[in-house]
Amino acid sequence: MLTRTTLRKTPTGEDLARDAQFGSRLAANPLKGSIELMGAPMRFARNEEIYGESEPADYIYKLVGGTVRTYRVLSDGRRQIGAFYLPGDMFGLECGAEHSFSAEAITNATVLVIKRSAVTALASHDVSVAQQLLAMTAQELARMQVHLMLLIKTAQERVADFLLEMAERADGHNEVDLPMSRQDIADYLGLTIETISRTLTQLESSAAIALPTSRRIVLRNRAALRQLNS
Amino acid sequence: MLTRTTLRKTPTGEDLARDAQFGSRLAANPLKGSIELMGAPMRFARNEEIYGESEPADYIYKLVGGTVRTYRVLSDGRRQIGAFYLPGDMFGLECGAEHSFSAEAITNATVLVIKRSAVTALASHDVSVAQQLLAMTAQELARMQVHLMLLIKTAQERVADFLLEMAERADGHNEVDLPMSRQDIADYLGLTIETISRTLTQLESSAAIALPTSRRIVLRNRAALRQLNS
DNA sequence: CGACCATTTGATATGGATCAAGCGATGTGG
DNA sequence: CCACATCGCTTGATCCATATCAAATGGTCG
Repeated sequence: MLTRTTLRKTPTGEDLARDAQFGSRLAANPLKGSIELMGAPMRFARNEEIYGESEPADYIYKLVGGTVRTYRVLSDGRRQIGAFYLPGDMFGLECGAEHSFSAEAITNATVLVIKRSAVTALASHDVSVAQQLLAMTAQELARMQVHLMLLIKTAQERVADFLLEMAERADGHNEVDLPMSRQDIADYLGLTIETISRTLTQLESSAAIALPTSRRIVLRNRAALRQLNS
Repeated sequence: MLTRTTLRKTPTGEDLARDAQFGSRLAANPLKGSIELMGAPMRFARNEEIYGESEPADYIYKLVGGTVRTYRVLSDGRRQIGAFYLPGDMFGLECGAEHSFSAEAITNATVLVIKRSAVTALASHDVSVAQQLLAMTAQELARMQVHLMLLIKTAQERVADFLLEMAERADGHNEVDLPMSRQDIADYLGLTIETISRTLTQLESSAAIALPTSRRIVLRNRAALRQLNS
């Protein structure tokens, strides 16, 4: 299905300019001081694997630019996307000793790669680092809980929820540029691409959204969308 | 739907004998030393609320005897059960400042109630406590991930998974006594009671399980059940 | 321009929900 | 101790939301 390229170990120089727009988000993150200074920046191409499910979880990651998905596949190929990560987000916490999900770049992405052992060592000295680590894991848990609630809703509710969430995270405005494909959305929401597509056109017909292009979504009536989320 | 009784503040003396069988599980838990010594034992009757979604999360809980469910309801009444807890499990970690789920006793239950502030205070001195707190949260996260994967499977797969999980946790043998109703199972698996019931009878017909009574399940063919879990 | 890939749209199929009885166990009051 | 109400579970009949199968459209890149 998906093309898997091999892992590039060294940062390359391309589209740094495009990523620069996200720099401002860095300041907002809790682990701003010590931890991220330890990170080596690394670049991943579109659809490139960042880590694989069941690889040892030796690193944690902070996304600087681009978009990342984590996912898990059942033996028969069904894929569940666990989360989408945007610049400023940390990921790779979702694990014990091994990663339980895989991570891939959805767009070209720049990531700070941080040695887990270094963080835990730091945490054992610095209480605030330990607290931040806990807070991040708890936040991940909270995200998961919301996701769980999504999966018992109807298709309309899931899609509406998804659009509102993305608009929220992509910084509040009414126009969202989705970095991910319909297939990604479908695998996140537990639906099929056809259902995603149909639901979006329904929402467009009911004037809740507009679709200037397939990836660009304008929220025309947030209240209507919210009403769908029981 | 469910009867909500008021919260009993003081431990009562009944069925302590019945709970005693679970005592052996205590030793296996990571937070065995300092933390649980701080806990005040408390008893809850069947269907009694332990805490409510959106109450301040001032306590964490360790189940000593009985069974507990955590859940969340959508405005229209759909309920999603987040987890079942058995003796030895900790719960109430699934939160920021407020609980994001509610918790109720499924059977009469005995719970150690531990002040969160005390734990975090302890964690700031004792690194190992902080680590255990993180580990428990991470485990909760892992449980959630497995649950998420469940919800994209077919009814048969969900039910089979559930039975295997319960058998595993209720200490490995082939005969399981389910403490929860069909409705609880349904709301955990994102199905209806009718589908749960039908699926169980299917599994019985195919000789994968036996149903001596509706709450007692015998795993006759674990391999067959596992095969259903892609 | 032509090939390819993502998306949309249409027609049909189906798994699980919903609606509706029936049944068996448990408990309660007479 | 029995009649009867209640509750949890099972079973049957039908419906419907979403999946599946199939084709058309549109956008992108060489």
